[in-house]
Amino acid sequence: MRRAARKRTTRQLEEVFKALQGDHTHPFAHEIYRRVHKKLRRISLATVYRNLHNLVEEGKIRTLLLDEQGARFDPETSQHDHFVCVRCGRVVDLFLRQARRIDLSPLAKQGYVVTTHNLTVHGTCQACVARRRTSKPQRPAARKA
Amino acid sequence: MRRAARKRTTRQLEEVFKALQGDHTHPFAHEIYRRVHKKLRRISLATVYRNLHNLVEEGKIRTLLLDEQGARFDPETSQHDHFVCVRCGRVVDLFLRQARRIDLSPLAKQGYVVTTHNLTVHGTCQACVARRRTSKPQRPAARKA
DNA sequence: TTGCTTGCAAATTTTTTGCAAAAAC
DNA sequence: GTTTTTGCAAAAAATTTGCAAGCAA
Repeated sequence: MRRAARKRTTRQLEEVFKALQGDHTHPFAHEIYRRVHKKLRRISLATVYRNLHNLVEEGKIRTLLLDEQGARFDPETSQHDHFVCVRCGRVVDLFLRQARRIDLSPLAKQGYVVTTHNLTVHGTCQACVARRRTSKPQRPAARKA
Repeated sequence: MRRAARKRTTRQLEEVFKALQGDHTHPFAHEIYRRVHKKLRRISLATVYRNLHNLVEEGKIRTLLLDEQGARFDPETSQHDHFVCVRCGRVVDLFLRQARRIDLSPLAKQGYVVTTHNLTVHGTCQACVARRRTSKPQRPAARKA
């Protein structure tokens, strides 16, 4: 069943949105809840989820499904890709520009209507490469695509 | 904690693997369970999950995280991309070849070690475009990346 | 026999939902 | 004042885990 469009602006919605502004860490819902909860002590996790979905539907933020850790949220709505460190879990925005050319017109010719596409790169980030020999993974290694 | 490497071959493992061979539908774990369960009536879903993970670790199959429906499994381990129909949920293998050029050397220069990358295209498949005006979505529309 | 793997059931984790009360307009 | 949104608690859905018993080597 389709979620009805949001009709009112609430303090909860505003704080959820603000919690993501300028953020480049691609947090999970519970982290966003943690941040908003500092401002609005009575807010519930359910409300955070509902408002995250509202914002996604309005195109103000994006949902990222990058690994088995669950959904992350991204205030950056322009076209860009992501790097996920399989060791520490960090997600970095990638702006590959000329290094990336994906021509989806072959799909259009076959009758597909393309709405979005996304590229995710998995590997080890600089920091984790540096400490590779000495320490253990910071999180369960992703068993991945 | 790291999962210990598999050491024995069981009927359950073999059937899970066989259930995926030649399959292009990218099934979820419960569908694989359903198939294997026809052969091995006593197998449990937990065993299917454990063996799917074993096969992924051995590189015999791949896990696909394409949308919020959860993990799918793919016996095709060669480099390829995926199209996900947001209307019916169908997943199609894409072999974009020349239409796709992704140069990840800029990442290497920045110190990242890249292990894998994947491209997912979302949109509407031919069949769903055809019935677009008349029918409703076959599944909840993905609120997506 | 030895010890890895299974089946079962319970536990986890993440996200969603029903409903009365509170807030927005 | 009316309708939407919230908070809470419970439900759902997907996946994982403990453990005794079963099976592979």
